[in-house]
Amino acid sequence: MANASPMTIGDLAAATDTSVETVRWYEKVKLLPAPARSAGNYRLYGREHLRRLSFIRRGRDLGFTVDQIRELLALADDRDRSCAEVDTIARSHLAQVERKLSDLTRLAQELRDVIGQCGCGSVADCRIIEALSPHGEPS
Amino acid sequence: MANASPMTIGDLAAATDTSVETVRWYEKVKLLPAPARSAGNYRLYGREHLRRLSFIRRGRDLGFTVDQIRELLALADDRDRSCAEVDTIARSHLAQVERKLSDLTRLAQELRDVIGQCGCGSVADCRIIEALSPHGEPS
DNA sequence: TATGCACCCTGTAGCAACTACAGGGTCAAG
DNA sequence: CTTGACCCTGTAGTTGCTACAGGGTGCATA
Repeated sequence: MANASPMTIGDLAAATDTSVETVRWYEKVKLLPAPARSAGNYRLYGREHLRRLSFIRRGRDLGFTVDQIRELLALADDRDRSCAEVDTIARSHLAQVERKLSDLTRLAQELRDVIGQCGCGSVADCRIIEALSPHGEPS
Repeated sequence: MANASPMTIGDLAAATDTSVETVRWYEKVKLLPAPARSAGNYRLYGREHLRRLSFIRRGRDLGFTVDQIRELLALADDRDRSCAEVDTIARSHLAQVERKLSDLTRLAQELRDVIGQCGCGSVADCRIIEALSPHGEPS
């Protein structure tokens, strides 16, 4: 723990598996506070920035939108507040994910059906094209 | 079948469950050919446009990208060609869908785990926030 | 000391696939 | 002849970045 650490943007990016451009973009959209600057105008980050960016990245990995993460960060900063709002955000996100999951499941099955019918003859009697065409209409 | 039909853009949009703006956008990106115009400069569509737009919408519903649909349309127009290319596009799309499906399945489970731990006390000991935070670090 | 190279800066444009105006014109009904 | 629903073009916004262009900085090496 000898890490007194002003990190450059490249260090921070590497530490969080983020691209430098993305870090700058998080600053622009105010997910990440603007850090101090060096004499040569380089951004200098500390442990708190690292913590916050890690939070953001983990949230993104879990599929939260940037707006949801903004809310979560605001809630996390207000430690006396009830956790219920956090729970609400997470649950509504889960509901969305589950909706998308069931859509994709149906979709995959439809695709498998369509593909299964392909005898790979000529396009003229391709079942896939036919399945995409308005139902039953020829040429 | 008394439908000799020049449709307006609104009719076409309604018939395919598409927004008028989207129809115009498909024209701009050359998925849909520019139709004839009325005296008052209104777009006039016929049965072929309806057929093509239905194809496009069905493809989009099945999650094909606009580029993939463009390819599929080109293949469908060339009826002597082998159906193998169509099959390839569909299979690679299915593979993508299945990849996304497994990602989302994992994601949903992680979210359920995180949410399950929430006792809904104060944020200070919120498990959800903790799960998002860099591992094990307090405040 | 020069010079190369990796890194940093700002700002803008692009991606997918639309959506949402603003600021007009057209057309049929009443 | 006016109202209202529709249509036109063109541009900007959405999400979450990514990819430059055209510079400046900082450190090591010759």
